[in-house]
Amino acid sequence: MSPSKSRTDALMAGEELSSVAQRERRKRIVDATIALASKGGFDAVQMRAVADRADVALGTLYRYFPSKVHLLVSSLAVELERAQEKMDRTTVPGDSAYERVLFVLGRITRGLQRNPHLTEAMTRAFTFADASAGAEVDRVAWLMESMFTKAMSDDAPTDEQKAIARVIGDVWLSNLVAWVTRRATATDVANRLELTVRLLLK
Amino acid sequence: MSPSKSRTDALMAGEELSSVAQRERRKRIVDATIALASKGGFDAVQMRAVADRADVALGTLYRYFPSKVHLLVSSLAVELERAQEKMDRTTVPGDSAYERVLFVLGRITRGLQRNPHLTEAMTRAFTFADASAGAEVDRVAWLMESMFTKAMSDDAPTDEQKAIARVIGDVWLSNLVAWVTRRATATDVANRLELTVRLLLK
DNA sequence: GGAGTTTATAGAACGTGTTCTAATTCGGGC
DNA sequence: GCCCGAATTAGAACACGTTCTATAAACTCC
Repeated sequence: MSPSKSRTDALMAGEELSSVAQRERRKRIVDATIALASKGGFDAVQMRAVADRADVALGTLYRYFPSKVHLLVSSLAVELERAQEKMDRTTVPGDSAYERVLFVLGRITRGLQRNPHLTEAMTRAFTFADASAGAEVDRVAWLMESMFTKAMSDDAPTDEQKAIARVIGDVWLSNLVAWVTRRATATDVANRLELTVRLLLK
Repeated sequence: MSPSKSRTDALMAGEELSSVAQRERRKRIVDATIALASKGGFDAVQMRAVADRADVALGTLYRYFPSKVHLLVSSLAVELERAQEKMDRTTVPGDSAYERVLFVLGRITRGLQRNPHLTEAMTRAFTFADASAGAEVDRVAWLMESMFTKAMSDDAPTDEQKAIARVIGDVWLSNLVAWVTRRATATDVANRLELTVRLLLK
């Protein structure tokens, strides 16, 4: 009983999956999720459809991800990690924190805006998540925060830098949601982010 | 046809309801929503339960509010208006924008935290809202923004003040959500708000 | 006060997230 | 090779948001 439980937890965390087959199943599921979300957004990510496309039974899908929100937030984490890796491989221009943060923000924002449906699906899942998905949400929040602290300086971030990064993350997410729900244009978003970063870092 | 349509729109906006009976129905619905949300949060606000409690048919409920999200966001607007009126009747202490904004923030936040389930229901609906509820969401966003600009100064707000108010609103909401989903304690929230307002207004 | 229109009601019906069941397959230890 | 517990499968079942249908009540205009 106890070993089974710990293995199940590992499924959710996505690390240390016992077998190759399981790692592959998990990847197929996340891929299917991203594909469906890219095509039709949050509503198109239907659990039966994800299971079909990933060639997995519905019950298995739920064994790997206990809810649609867990599934989408975990996929968001995967995507952010990819973005972060890409960012790590590029040298961020600008000789002030202000300029570098704006560069990073602009680049990721434009990246997300290139895939509106996917962005809609993930941001809505993220903000709708309840307590049961706390771990996944925290992971994403941490990825966002570190994305911005890295842009501010190469050294370990100070508390104030962390606070600033968090505020930027909050504003970023809120604007992304406004854009996704068509309450703000891409220009609105860019302006507000610029203004926010200016208030905080200049 | 055309007069009927415009009357239906009025139902959603909540203004100019044709008859007394309709105004009363609408009020019963919002009251039922708030009562159910206060008791069990977002999940407890079930459309059949709201209809029952408001003594209204399910179809009627949907005629007044086209979705659960519309219903909850409209109720949030009602609650924020109440809070705003209360705030208008008290003199906000503090001789800097920083102090006054913090006072307002702290007071409203503590007010919401006194009713965790209601807060959970409303914030989750607000952040989950899709494009179809854009008008209701904008209204709430505007209420929040003006709440903070009023605290900053009695005069008409400058663009910078509006921008600051918006940032504060974003951070406030995000922290409220974190608290509601138990990813942050009340102390965390208070600290982060204090820090944010300090960064922006000091 | 009656015809026509709009609104409300009761309840069935439908879609999708989630859970449950029974049968099957897989993988590791003998 | 065989056994056992765990993982997977197919599919039924259930819950709740939403839509639809048929009927009744309320309102409007003459």
